[in-house]
Amino acid sequence: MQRNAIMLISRIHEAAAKWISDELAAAGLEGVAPSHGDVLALLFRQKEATMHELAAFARRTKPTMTVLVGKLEKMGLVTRTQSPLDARCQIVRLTPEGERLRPAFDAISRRLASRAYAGFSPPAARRLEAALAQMLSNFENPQPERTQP
Amino acid sequence: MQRNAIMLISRIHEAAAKWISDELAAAGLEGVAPSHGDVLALLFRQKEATMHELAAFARRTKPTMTVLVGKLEKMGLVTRTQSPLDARCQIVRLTPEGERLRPAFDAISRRLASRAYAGFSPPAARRLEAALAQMLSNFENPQPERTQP
DNA sequence: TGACATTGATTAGACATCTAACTTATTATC
DNA sequence: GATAATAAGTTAGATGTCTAATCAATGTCA
Repeated sequence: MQRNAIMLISRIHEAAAKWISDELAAAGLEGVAPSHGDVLALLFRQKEATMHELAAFARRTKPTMTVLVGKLEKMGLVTRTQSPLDARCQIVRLTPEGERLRPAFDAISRRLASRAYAGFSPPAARRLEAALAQMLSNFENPQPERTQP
Repeated sequence: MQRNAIMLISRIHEAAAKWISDELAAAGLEGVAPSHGDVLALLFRQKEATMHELAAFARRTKPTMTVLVGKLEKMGLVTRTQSPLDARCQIVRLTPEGERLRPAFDAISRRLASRAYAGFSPPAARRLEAALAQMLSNFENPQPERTQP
């Protein structure tokens, strides 16, 4: 039984997060963290979202999302308005300034993939992803699953 | 070009960290985070260490290590004494209470590996680790490296 | 030897994140 | 329809983490 994968995963996670932060700063978004990027990513995709949806998408708690959206609002990238249908819900939308970031985000996303998969053939990339999916399910579902050949 | 690996890695990292925290709490170490575990892991291995060594081993900054060791000291698991050879260095050692945790730590470490690698054959585990090592080096060294077949 | 740089560690201040508790609005139940 | 349960969001307080600045001890070199 090997035992290095979790350490490698932890280091890749940290290296990737730092790389993303640096790229965001280079795109003029200093102080924007990857979690903020997740918020914007959902809004690029579907125009508006509630705090609850954003929290689920970014896999963060609601209090965390309150802080994150508050910061993006202060930066002028999103607005927060009460839903007319359900007065409990806050609807978050991109401002025109926020919308303007889309190309930069897409570019960072492409460069991230290109950096991460450098040196991987397509089959090797698929094998890696299948193995990672298996490992994730090992943590999320108690029972072990199918064996990899 | 695929693009899921970073997301999977991020989720595995978080799931593993939560699993470790829960296991530490179940072992009677509530409030002990994985980083504290890294500190103890080095002390199980080499009896004493400076703040600088601990920070390098846990890949955390020195101010962070000041906080982490401060907490472990407050919990009675380690002591901090000034080095007689170099008055700048703080020498961190396990207390007998800290030493007593070793078996529980070893057990958690074994169970972590067993959980992570459930369903992996030894060759599949090796392939995964090789691929992760490649991806990590993609982030740590600018140039792409060897291609995986 | 003495000025300067380097190194180990801490302090200060900031931020993302969490849990617990709370507020307000909607839904369900009797 | 009134009361209880649920849901969305925020506030409060704590923690791990970082960078920048600082302090104290050691090393370097003219």
